Amino acid sequence: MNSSGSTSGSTFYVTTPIYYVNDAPHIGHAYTTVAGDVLSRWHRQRGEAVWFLTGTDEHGEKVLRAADANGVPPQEWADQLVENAWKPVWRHLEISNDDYIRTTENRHMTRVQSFLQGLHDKGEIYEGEYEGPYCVGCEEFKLPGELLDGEGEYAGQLVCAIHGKPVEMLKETNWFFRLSKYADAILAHYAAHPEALEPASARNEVLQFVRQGLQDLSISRSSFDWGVPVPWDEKQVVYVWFDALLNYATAVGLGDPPDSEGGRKFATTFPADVHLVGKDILRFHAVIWPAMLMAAELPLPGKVFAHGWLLVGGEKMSKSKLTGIAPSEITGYFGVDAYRYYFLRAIQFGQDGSFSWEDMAARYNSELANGLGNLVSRVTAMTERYFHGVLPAATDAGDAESALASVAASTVQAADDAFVALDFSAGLGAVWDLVSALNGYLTTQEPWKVASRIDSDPAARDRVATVLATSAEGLRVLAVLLNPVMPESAQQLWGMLGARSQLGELNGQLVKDAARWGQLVAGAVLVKGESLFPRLD
RNA sequence: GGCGGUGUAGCUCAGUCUGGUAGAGCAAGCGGCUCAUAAUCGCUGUGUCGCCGGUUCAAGUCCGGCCACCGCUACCA
Repeated sequence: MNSSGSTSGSTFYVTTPIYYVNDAPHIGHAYTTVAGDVLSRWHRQRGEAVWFLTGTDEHGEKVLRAADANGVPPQEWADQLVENAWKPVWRHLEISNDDYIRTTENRHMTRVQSFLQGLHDKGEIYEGEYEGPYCVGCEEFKLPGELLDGEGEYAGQLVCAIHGKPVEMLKETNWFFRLSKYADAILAHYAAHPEALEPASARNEVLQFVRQGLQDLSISRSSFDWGVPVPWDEKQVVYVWFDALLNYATAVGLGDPPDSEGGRKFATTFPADVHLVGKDILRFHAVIWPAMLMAAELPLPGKVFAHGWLLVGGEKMSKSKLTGIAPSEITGYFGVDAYRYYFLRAIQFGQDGSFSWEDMAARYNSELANGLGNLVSRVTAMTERYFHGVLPAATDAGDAESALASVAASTVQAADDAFVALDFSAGLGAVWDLVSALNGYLTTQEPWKVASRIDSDPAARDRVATVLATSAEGLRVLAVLLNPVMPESAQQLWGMLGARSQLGELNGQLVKDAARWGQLVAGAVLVKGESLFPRLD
């Protein structure tokens, strides 16, 4: 990694998993996507070229069945879900993805096929037999974890959890990827690049698993046909995970000629700097995906980061049970920005965390309404009252003012370090240190007292002017630092400060310049406007 | 069973790698202030750091054992 954090080329490339199109988007999906969005926006705010990818996984037997059950072709089924369920949620949450990959897109399928053909040509893929427990009722192979011990007449046998009937061991001729030969290389990779798999707890789990040795992976299926056809064996389709993982490469031009548009995109973008994943799919990303890339002699991702589960009422949100909460249920009450803020602030990224309405309401009121929102009100209201909304000059700056400038500088540094390290909670904590410092500064300086002499005493006028100009300058820094997390509110604040006409667009303010004091100059027109975060009682 | 994680103030958690008189935020109480969104600022924490034992001058922090809860244990996303 270079100093800008990018693994290669010039683009900082962030991905979310591609979500299974059949799922209803819930706060678990949104957690990952919002984190990716904030990370992407943060790096953009650093002036870096960023590419942020999300999308949907649309192949596999379950999509086919759901489509059949609804009496529509699977492609139409997927189209509806993408347009009516997935994309609207991301628009609603202000997700700034640069692309949206669907595994049913031609650009994806053709590139998967040529990738697979390449591995086949290199001898990385061979024909073999997959043997596993098969349920005739379900017409599918089962996983050991899906089976139950039989009772009664089936005692001693394993039975299908759905049908309660014994499963039979069935063989299927499949194509296999030589995953096993990459175990040592994967271990060596993570030994040399521990930062490529975080947090450490996730890395330990994966390393322990790989040390036990890896089996080759069956990467095709012949029992159904909703998938990418294996190019040299049209009776089989590619195993959904093999298909899905490749989205990170196909979306940016995998395999295109170097002088083509896709080839140039690939060269400047791939591999990903950060793959964000839930810990349920860690193994696929931390083991199978790197092995696939090694087999194809492609560079490995800079980082796979496994975040924790969102627990609701102490329980993991389930994809099959109906415990998933839709983001709109929460944003409808707290707003989109508070939603984006809450999950990143309240939960240590990488650990499990609980969502509760009570906790969210408490944080909203104390941190957003009382802390930040009220601070903005104080500064804008006093500027309107004492200076008719026109920002005065800080002509009387002394120790208190330089102390504040230095808090701002350390805040910017701490926040940048934390966000780049994906420690969103610590990053926001650092930003709130500045919020507190500003509230404390106002209380200590008591400009409302000094203001009583403002018309008769030029020194008093200078003091009040200095306090308000300094506070406004602090708010400018906050607007920049909060823009990646709460873009709507930050824009609103930028507008209230009258900063746009002086400093240009908020998106153009670089993190590294944010702490430079005195950028807002006298004459900016401040407007009190609507409360940023009205108290909720 | 094996592997991994978690267990610290009423609540949410930091601190454990690099042992040295127990921390933050929230909530609560008291005081200040009144510009502001009944907001803000200051002060107030005697908690068996899950349990037992060991090492050490000294252990939340290292070692051994145990308990509770959670996750993973491979080809469903």
